[in-house]
Amino acid sequence: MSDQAMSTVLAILARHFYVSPGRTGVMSAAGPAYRRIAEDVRKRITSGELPPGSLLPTQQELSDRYGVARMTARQAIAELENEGLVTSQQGKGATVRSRQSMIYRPQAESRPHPVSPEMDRYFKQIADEGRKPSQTIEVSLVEASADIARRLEVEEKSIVVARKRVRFIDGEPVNTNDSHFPLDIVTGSEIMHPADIPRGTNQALADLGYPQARMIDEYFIRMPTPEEAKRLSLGAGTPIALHIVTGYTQEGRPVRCTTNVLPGDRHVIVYERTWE
Amino acid sequence: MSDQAMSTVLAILARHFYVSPGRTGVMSAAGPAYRRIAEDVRKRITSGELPPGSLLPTQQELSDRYGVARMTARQAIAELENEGLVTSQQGKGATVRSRQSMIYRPQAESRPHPVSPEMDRYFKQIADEGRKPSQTIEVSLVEASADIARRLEVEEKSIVVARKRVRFIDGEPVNTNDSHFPLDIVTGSEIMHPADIPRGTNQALADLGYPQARMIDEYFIRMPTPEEAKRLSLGAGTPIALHIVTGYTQEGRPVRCTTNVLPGDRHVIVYERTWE
DNA sequence: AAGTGGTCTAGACCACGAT
DNA sequence: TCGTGGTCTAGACCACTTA
Repeated sequence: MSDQAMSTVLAILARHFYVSPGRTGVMSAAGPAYRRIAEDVRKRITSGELPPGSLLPTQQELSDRYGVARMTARQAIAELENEGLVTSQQGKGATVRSRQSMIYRPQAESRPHPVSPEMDRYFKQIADEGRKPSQTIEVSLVEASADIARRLEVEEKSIVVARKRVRFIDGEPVNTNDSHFPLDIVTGSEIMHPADIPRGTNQALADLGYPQARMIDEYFIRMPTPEEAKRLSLGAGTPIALHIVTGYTQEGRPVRCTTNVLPGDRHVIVYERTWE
Repeated sequence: MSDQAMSTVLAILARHFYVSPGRTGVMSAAGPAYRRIAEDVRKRITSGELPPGSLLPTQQELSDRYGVARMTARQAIAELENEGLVTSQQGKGATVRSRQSMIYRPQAESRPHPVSPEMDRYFKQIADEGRKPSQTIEVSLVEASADIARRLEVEEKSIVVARKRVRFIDGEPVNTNDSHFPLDIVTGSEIMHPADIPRGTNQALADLGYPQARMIDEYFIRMPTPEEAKRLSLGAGTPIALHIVTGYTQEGRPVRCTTNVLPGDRHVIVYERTWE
């Protein structure tokens, strides 16, 4: 029997039984080899044996250890990557991902400070300590996409003002914030200048005679498009929340539609509700 | 030169140039082959040429078409799967995923009906038409996990009441809803019976003398654990939102902590805000 | 230079779905 | 039965990081 044929036979056996010739670990019984290897490593991560930041076994070590080809060991690591548990880098190895999230609080626009003592405590538990925020701003005239047009109640492909921001903390991109306004109400105003507006665009909009009385928040949870991944330097296995805010005047006219892209590994979204 | 060596040479060339011997398509220039193939197919999907539900080219077709090994074509499809764009099934092929979402409205607990005309319109645009909801309920005494214990302000591993539900629409699992209560306040009450409480557990809690005055909503966006994926029949490339609600009495005592798992491909989360 | 992960191949067999 | 995707191998070369 040739080596090739022999190893094929062994592979078939390994798919149904797990024999451990002098190896120390115990592998779960069911499923393909790569999945069982992934499960083993996953357990070592969630149990804390492999803490965030630590190096995983190399692909070579795993393939020796479990008696599989490197490609199979690689597939196990890939599964963990797609779950967002680990990241790997050429030349370095795979490391357990650590996630520290900033608090994303949409209500901060209308409630600068937490209302209830519970919320206050929450903020003390998770504080942004000494991290330096920065942002880029870019203003342009664009054709309204179908999503924007429907929410602003304008014709698709009509011209609207887009004010696009990327927010950074300590130089790392954290999220994007793209606001869209009907052309007629912001033309010539400061909103069209690509500079920070310290009092906020909502206040600027109010000063123009369009105060927002109501808002609708929508959240879509999905994987990023390649463009979004690039803009935010997202690794594989990082989902995002697409947060769309539509602001209406008291009369019911939509005057603002903002789309925020929030990488899941960098945010926790928080709302506070009081019973009415 | 052996066939093996020859194809290795061709592979190296293909990595740097794209030559199309009698083929019709145009491939993008940069990156590894599998990524360029994925990009081509992705464009055909987003452009509408491959509508939701339609079959993708088979792995064999792609490998012929682009002159790569089937494993490489396979990797391209895998990339699209991890983006949540397609699903593939053994024996059938890969199909473009279609996503229709139900509206998830946390505020429905306190605001059964939309407050503003804008919201009303929103609901008319996306209505659940003739879909049949059902659920399973399971009540048990469990040790509080660290996450639950912290929010309910009890000792970790102390005993709490867990009321676990899986909600279905037309027989398909849609989301899970696991409520946790301090043992002492619900012992012997109807909350411990695994049956539906038509007026809601919040009202039942109020009737026990613990009306909730405030709530904190938290959302974590991540890929599902294998257990969550199994419980909700999630395919690869489907992220989830973990929605945690903590309810407090007027005095500030936490009396309820609910964790909801919301698959991203089945929900859009909606809030309504009015300016104060 | 050595070691790591990234990509790719040619070929094999299995599991599943349609015919 | 046939065609599909799913898994796996043994080996190759590239790209990157570290020493």
